Amino acid sequence: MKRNKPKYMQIIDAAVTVIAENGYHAAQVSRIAKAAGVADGTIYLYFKNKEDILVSLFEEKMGSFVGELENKISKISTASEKLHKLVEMHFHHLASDHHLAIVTQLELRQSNIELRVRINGVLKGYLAVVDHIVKTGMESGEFNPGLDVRLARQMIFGTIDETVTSWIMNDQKYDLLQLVNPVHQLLINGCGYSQSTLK
Amino acid sequence: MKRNKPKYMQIIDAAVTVIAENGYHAAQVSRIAKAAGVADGTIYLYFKNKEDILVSLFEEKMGSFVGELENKISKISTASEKLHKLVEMHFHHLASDHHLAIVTQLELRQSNIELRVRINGVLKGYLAVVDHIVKTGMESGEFNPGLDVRLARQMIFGTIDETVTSWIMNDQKYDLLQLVNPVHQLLINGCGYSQSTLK
Amino acid sequence: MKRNKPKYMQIIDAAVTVIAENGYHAAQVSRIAKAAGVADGTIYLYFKNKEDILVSLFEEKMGSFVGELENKISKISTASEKLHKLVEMHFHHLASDHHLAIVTQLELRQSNIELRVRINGVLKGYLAVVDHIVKTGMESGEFNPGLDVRLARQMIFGTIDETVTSWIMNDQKYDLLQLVNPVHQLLINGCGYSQSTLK
Amino acid sequence: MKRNKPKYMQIIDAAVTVIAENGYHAAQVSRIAKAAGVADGTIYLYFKNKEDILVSLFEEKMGSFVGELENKISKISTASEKLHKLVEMHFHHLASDHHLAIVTQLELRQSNIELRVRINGVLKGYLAVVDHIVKTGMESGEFNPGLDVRLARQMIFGTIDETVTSWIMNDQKYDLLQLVNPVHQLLINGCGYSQSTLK
DNA sequence: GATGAATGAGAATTCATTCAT
DNA sequence: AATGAATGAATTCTCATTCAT
Repeated sequence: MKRNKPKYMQIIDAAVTVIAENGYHAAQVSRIAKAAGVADGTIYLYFKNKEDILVSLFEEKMGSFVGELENKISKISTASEKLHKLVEMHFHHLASDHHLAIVTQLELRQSNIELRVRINGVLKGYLAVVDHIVKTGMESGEFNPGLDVRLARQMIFGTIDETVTSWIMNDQKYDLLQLVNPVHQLLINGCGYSQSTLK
Repeated sequence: MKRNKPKYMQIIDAAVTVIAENGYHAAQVSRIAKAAGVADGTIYLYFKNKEDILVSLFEEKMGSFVGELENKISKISTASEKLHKLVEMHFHHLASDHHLAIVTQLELRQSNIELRVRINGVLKGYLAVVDHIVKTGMESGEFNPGLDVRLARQMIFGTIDETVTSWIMNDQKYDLLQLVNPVHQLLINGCGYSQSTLK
Repeated sequence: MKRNKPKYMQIIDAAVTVIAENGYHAAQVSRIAKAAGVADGTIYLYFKNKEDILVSLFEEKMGSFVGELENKISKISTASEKLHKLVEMHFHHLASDHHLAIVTQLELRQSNIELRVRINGVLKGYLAVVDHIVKTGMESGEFNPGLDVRLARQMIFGTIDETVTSWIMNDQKYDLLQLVNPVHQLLINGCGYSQSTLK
Repeated sequence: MKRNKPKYMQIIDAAVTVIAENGYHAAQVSRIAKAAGVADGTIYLYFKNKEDILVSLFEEKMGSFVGELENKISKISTASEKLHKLVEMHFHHLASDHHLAIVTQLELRQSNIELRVRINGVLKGYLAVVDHIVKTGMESGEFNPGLDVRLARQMIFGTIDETVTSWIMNDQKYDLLQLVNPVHQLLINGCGYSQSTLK
């Protein structure tokens, strides 16, 4: 397993730092190698090509996060609380690693479309968790059973993602974690029974 | 005024097509020039550099759209209906120009951060419209007066944007306009009184 | 006659200024045109191409100077005094027009070899004056009759030219005219009877 | 040390040939690379840019020459003989490498002013040797003790340089080394006691 | 496994010159 | 004569990737 070899994670971590500090275009392979303390050629013993570093970076950082997410959320019963945990963990994950936040919200999106398709593959796991929460809520009656799951997922992911991106674009000058409750409330409302229905 | 010169719009339109069909990086300036029916050098009479084509393209296409948006929405009285019009116009704008949709949702985001800052400048106008709708709704009692306007805006924009991006990533294989109503409903719910409040 | 048309000299003068202030490579035809207050295309009504501006510039500024030189020097009888006048006029000519001095000593030499051959053509007139002085001195017995005229000319021109170039490279921070006498003395010595001969 | 790497000198030598035969502007980097038997990109492992090749070329070829010059001249006692050696070595150096002569007398001067400042840095060493000779002669009584050292240096360098340039401009059709004695005589005279003083 | 010197494809941009008005 | 918008050829340099050691 690649990831058990020390240089693998060394390169990944160097890539996060170099990309965050210099931007995607200035993140030459040779710079990442230097930051990782390995030779340029060594990179190619662990990664197929430059794009592969990026995808792997996302897979490692996001993959383990999704694992944790699934684990924590499975232990919670209500959809609303699950969603609260999702928002909290998402915000906490990125607020606690500014370099990673910059890379995922800004730099990784400068990649070409082909790469973004692969990144979307990684996102699938995350989105499956969201779908699961939505369905749980619909079944339990917490959410409107008439919801379009895909749209609900897009609202949840779009809202969370946009909130993080705005926070990054504003130089992280406020506390992202303080937005967990209000964002959660917006999403719960969105997924809930429409007002008119209630009347 | 640049945009009164026919070649300016000619180049913009050629750029939309060439970039949508080939991707930003494969869209060589010479290809755009050829598609526009002008010489390579002519591009540089109208645009500072290749990036400037991209930003200008967004400014032109988005700027006029925001103008229309403001106009139409100002004629509507309720926040809910304003928001419905926004979603509808946004989806219609991009659904009716597939090339433009690809460029705005995918290609434009490959630009570097400096460029993205300029793009955000253009987005300001759009977001101001969203803010206006949210405030209108809060004042009229349609929306929860306790809303955080910035968060509400991020939910609205994030949801709409993510919906369009998903549609593009799925090769536009369904009808985006059919999503106007459900998306609108999600957003209205999100901005409305929380269920618990109502009880 | 081209040079009687006002725009001809207007362009020449603009070229001297633009080249002196911006350097040879930044002296685009369009900049010269702008400085001269004419359209780019107008340049080509008076000059065959960009190089032609440079050669013409040198011809005009140097040609008239050589005319004056011949005139003044013909009125002087001794070779030594003629040479003194030459050095004085040369230094005075360039010290009184800093822009021209920069152009002739630095910028004009960045031209390609073909152009430099043409410039040498212009220099012929100047060098003929020098040759004439040397021959006069050899005939009158002021100078060593065994001189190689070509070498004497190269010493005279080389010394004067190097002195002016050094003055320019040192930002013209001393008075060039104060060097007339010592430079003249060096040249007179060089052309005179060798010391050993005298003994 | 760059210059110990074989490719460094390989590229320098290729550059001398290519620039001499084609002129500086026609000497594309790819042509120099081809002549040196390396890839285009390899040039940039050894040189910052195209101009850097030119300056480095001059530094290498002129630097070692100045070293030799200092060495040989230090072993000679009289200023007159030192000067004779200087002229002889200078003429011999360029007469024995026609390509180098063309590059230093013609092509190197097409460089821009910034570059010429760097070239002047290299020339400093040469001019220091000249200054040393002049001072030696003034102290020993061979030269006029009233000489202005800077002017004497300008005469010596200007005369030698102009002589070589003329030789190049005349397609090297005569033997430069035959001019060593007469040029030396001119310079010795120039630096000697003025005739009037002797009377 | 590790190195890092060497490779070479690939594209944006400038600016002298033209010519329809 | 004068204009100035349009032309398009031409070249440096970067950087992901390879492979001999």
